[in-house]
Amino acid sequence: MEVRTRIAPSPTGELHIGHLRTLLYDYAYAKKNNGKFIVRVEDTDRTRFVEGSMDRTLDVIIDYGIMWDEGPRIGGPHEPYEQSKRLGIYKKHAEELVAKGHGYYCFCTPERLEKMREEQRASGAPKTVYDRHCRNLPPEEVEKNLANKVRHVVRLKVPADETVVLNDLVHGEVVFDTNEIDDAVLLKSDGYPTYHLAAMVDDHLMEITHVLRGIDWMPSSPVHMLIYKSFGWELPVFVHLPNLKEMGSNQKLSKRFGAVAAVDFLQDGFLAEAVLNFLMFLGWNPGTEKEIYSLEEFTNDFSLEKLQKTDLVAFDREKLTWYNGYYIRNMDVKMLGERLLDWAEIYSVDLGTKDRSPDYVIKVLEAVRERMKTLMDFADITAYFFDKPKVDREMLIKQSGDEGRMTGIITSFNELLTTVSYDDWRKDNLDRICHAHLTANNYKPKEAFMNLRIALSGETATPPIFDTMEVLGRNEVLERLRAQIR
RNA sequence: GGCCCCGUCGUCUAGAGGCCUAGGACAUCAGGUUUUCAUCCUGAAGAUCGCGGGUUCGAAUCCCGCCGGGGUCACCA
Repeated sequence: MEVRTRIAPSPTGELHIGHLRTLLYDYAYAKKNNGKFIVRVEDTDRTRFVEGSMDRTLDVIIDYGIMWDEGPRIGGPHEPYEQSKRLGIYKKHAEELVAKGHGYYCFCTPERLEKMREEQRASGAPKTVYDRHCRNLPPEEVEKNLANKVRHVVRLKVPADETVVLNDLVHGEVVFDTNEIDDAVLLKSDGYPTYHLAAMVDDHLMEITHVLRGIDWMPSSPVHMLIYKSFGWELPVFVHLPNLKEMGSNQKLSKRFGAVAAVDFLQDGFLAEAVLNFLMFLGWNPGTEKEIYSLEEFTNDFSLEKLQKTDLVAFDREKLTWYNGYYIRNMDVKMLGERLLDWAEIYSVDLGTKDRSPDYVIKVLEAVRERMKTLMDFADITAYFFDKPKVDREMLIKQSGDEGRMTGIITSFNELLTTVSYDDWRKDNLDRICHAHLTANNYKPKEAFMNLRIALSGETATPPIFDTMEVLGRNEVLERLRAQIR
């Protein structure tokens, strides 16, 4: 049987990074088994709908380098893939359940429900449950209400004294007592289905074989299994994944600590492949010591058996940052340059590169990349490559003890460098010549090179001085040195 | 509170009864390379495997109890 997985985002906001982790696993499992990965839009809550969020969610999935096999924009054999366009299907199924005796119409008003819950809480009940008031309404009354178009929902008629066994692939058998299960609403009074109905009907119709989801869904899984059973359908495999939490607490991810939406990480200058690589290990590992994984390698090695059983996993932003730096350091530098420029363009980030050519940007990048943790760092550490630096004279003089000595060093290096031709202006060459000059004049390397560094960049921390000189170019270097000779 | 899930270094994790004097990675610290910063290399510290009982010649690995953490109890997903 073909493996078919799905991710079901709802257009109520931006795609959450945790949802992207689930998506990644869904995708990998489908690909690994030559199956299909489906995106389905769960837009059944009209009150929380956020304009444009679905488009942004689909865009960001693509930005992370993942494409679905069936779903919105591209369609497929089970279209439409937007639940709001499938209302008739859910209504038909809800009615089928009622006809079969597994569901019933409920005319209770929200007010009555709220009052009921309040009373239950007041009386110290262990939990609030629907009192099943409408379960045994006389058929005539139901007919009358229906004819009079009284607002109503359809509820699941949960059987008494039964046992429902969830066979979770990572957690094993989980047994639920049906006496603990509420008569969940399946069809809302506005005609829209709830998640329970819509997701199960669609999972069945779309032939989903494996449902990967957050462990927070586990408590409602008996309702889902009961729905499947009521229709007489074959159950998919359920896999509940650990949720993500913020480091140092047991709280869910929060904007207080950084990005939370998938798109925000990209915007903050994280590379998609680094984020993905980091996400892969939040609940999974290959059982080897390999931890640098491309998406392709991941889809090859991914297996459900290696999923982590724990219920909460810390989202270590420092490790994400390390991954990002690793990818920045190890990617082809031309590629990285293109990515940097594209990124700045897309997110309107001012890199301070003025109108310099991409080639120049790449040269700068090559010199500074190992100092970058995110793309965002570029502008901060490269300003002097694009603009004349502001040199702090005090700081400069301090390197040599007094102004006379400092000026002497800079003057002599200026004279020396004037003799180097444009053709010979390469770091290896500059290195050789300058070191010879150093010994010939008895200058201390540290003081001399710090003088040059500060004069050229205004900074005390830069790439190796000859790398910097090569990138800056002959004219610029000589100009900057002369600016310090007074 | 009821129900359900989970519990190995600070963090992500390896570990499926003897390979464990519990391994790797991030973070931390120290040394090395070096003209600065960073990278890189080497090393150190860091987990009595939540606790307590069993079972066994032998348990992080199996069983029981406890404790701790989390999830969930909506006409939200």
